[in-house]
Amino acid sequence: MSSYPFKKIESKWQKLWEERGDHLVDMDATENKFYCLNMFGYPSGSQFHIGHWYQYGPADSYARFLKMRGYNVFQPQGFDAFGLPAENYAIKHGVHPAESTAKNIENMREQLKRMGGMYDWDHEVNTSSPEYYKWTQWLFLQLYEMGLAYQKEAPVNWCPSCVTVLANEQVQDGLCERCDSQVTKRSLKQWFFRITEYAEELLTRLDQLQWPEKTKHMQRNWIGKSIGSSIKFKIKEFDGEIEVFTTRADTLYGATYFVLAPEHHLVKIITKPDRLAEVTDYIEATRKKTEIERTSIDREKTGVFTGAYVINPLSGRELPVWIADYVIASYGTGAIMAVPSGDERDFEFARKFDLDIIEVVTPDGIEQGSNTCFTEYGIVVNSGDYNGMTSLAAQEAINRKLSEMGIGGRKIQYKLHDWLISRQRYWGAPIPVVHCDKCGAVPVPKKQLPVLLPDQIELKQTYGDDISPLAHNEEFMQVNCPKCGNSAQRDPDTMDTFVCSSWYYLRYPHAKYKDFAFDINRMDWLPVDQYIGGVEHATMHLLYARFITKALRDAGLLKFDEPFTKLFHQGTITKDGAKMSKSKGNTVSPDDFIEKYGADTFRNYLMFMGPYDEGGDWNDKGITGIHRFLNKIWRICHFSESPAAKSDLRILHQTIKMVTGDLENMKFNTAISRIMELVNHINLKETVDRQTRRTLILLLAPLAPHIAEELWQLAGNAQSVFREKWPVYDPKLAESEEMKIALQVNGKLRGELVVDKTISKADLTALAKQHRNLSLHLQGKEILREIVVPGRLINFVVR
RNA sequence: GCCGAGGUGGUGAAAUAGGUAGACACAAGGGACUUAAAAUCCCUCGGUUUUUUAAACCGUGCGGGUUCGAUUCCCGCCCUCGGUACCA
Repeated sequence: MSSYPFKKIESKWQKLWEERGDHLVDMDATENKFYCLNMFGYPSGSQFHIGHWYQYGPADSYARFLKMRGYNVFQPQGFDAFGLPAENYAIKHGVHPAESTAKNIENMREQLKRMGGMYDWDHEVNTSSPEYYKWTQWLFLQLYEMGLAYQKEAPVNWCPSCVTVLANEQVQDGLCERCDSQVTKRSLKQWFFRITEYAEELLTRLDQLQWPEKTKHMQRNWIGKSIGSSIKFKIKEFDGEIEVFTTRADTLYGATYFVLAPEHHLVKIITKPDRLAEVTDYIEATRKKTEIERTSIDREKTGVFTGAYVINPLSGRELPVWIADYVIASYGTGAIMAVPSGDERDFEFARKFDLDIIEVVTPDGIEQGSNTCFTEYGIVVNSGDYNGMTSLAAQEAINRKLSEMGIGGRKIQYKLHDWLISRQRYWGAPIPVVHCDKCGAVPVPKKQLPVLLPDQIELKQTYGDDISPLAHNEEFMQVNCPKCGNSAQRDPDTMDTFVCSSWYYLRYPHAKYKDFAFDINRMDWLPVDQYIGGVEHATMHLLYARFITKALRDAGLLKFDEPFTKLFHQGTITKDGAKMSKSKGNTVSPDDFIEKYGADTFRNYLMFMGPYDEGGDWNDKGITGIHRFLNKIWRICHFSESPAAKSDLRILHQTIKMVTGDLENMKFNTAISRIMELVNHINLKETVDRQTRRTLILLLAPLAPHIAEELWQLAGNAQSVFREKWPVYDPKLAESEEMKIALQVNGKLRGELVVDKTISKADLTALAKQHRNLSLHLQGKEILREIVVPGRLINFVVR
């Protein structure tokens, strides 16, 4: 295929843009500011894959479009450079993570330039640089001061392959989000961020965000608010009580037994001596299970009796206390009152272990017999004073009673857990805390930041005792306590990389600012106007960044509530309908195609394949269509000039209208097809008028920046096409004097008519009746109705 | 299981305040130009039928419904893809 000289053109303009500083943003001009942010990437050593191109290419086209529309667009790039892959690479190949990361960043930056991205590299951010992680550590201390960072011993998710703990959000289907290993539970003392403090605001503020509904929905579910009751049960023959959470206080009289999670702290205290061996065995067996085994839904229920009893506060009934792993330690209080007649799981358990079943809610107030399970709301029975009430009324009444008795009442419970941020790995920001025998955990004074990550480190897959690599670095670990001055130890863990990425959007506008994480006197660029990235971060990064924003707002440092005003998720590019993956061997290497067709063609094919939020299916042949299209543009821009006919202007202005609307909504696929129609029209004519050519180049510019710049220059323009104004369509010119009317009989198409736009309804009807084919269908029929849809169709209803 | 999104030609897809289904492109077939190829240009391209210069019937996952008219709205299914997973 012979082509326009794309290689020459693309390298020419990439060089020129950089030399002239075309992509550097005047940060003082904030009146038309538009902060357009792409989720930054992990610096990988390999070449850009399709996913990178698909995230960054169309997003860049959107940014360029906005720039031409008169916005001062700030589109920075940076690198989420801390993290496991570099460390694992170091273990395997002996290359220090700092070294491989620096090399990878270099590689990635080059590829982003080769794509033709309009990035302001003066604001690059690298989360692994001390200048950056100093402020990540500052963030930790800030949260610590606010009581939002705390340390606790808790059963946490442990990935044996990554040799580290994981946040709840990083466990998917019981597997490690990163390496797919089965996650187990371990009890460790770890640092947490108190994201639950913000659960309610994180939930309610979602309503105001211009985010995809799907994503908001996922966050809502993840936060998992449920309204119910807290109830304290006295333990029989023991000085103490156990609290439970339930959404069904109306079934309290139906509680016939009680279950604690195996990890519940009271289990070992209340278990009767004769049951202790069995209970201990069960706990041990549970601990050994993976998350997958524990949560598999069709597993038969197991459990053991502790020998202890609690007292139902309203009925006075004694309830045997069991432990069972169907109750999760980490939700609610880790204990439940079990109501077999109102809960499928309790019902199943009661059946298996022959526990009592008492019917307390019925559909209509009539008892069905005691061996059924009815989980819906209804009329309460067998419940003392509450008989005859609806479920809702009973809940309210019982809540009131529990409050009066001082043992419970209404309670709101969230599924969201506090964010576990400690990681037992080397390549991350050290947690700025010193552990002193005398003073306990002491935060490093902010003035002493950064706590530098030591260069000298021996990295191994395991250390036998499963602790952090840094713990083995004496020089790093040994420090004097900032409080008492005695010798103490540093915290050997580093922070989850999601902490680094939770605030990076704040750093970009002030990437080189030395005095603080960001310049609080120059915050006009924030928050982010448009954020673009994958949906896989819905309940991780996007939730964390929202939380950190709110915390910093409450610290008085930010004046806005949400980091990302608008959010867009690009879809996934598939191959033969399947997700691309190395293991399936169905990956497409962009490099071969860029070599053959150029970056402009490649970017445009990705945009043309389908809607940006849905992705598309890659086809090796399909890209030729786009390449032909760009070649055709190259050719028609060299056509001889001729004056524009009225019909030419109409098509031109219709194109402007459609393309503008499509790009506003990131509908790149239809925008391109509109331009194709214009191009096909010009191509047919074999001449082009000056205005059409000029406009065509402008419309093309955001989509195919290199070829557009070249054509713009060839057309005799001295300055960059991206300094030009986006064309505006003229409604009068876009309009046609004629219209095509569909002719129908009983809703079936029988012909069409081209008429003048000003035609009257009567004339149109008369004209339609003369139409040959239509008249045949009207023959011998009685016309009952004539439906005229202006500009569209006329439908005769006949009998 | 529950929640969400989606099922349209050989393929990627357009079009939904209900109004000519398949724009644009790929693939395929035929033709022009050429010694030949590439490139370019033109034509055909959802299915079936017929009296084939044209028309009729069917067709947007399946089955119903509302309507003059349904890819679009309503009800009931089936399938695919995401999210979630004993959440009390």
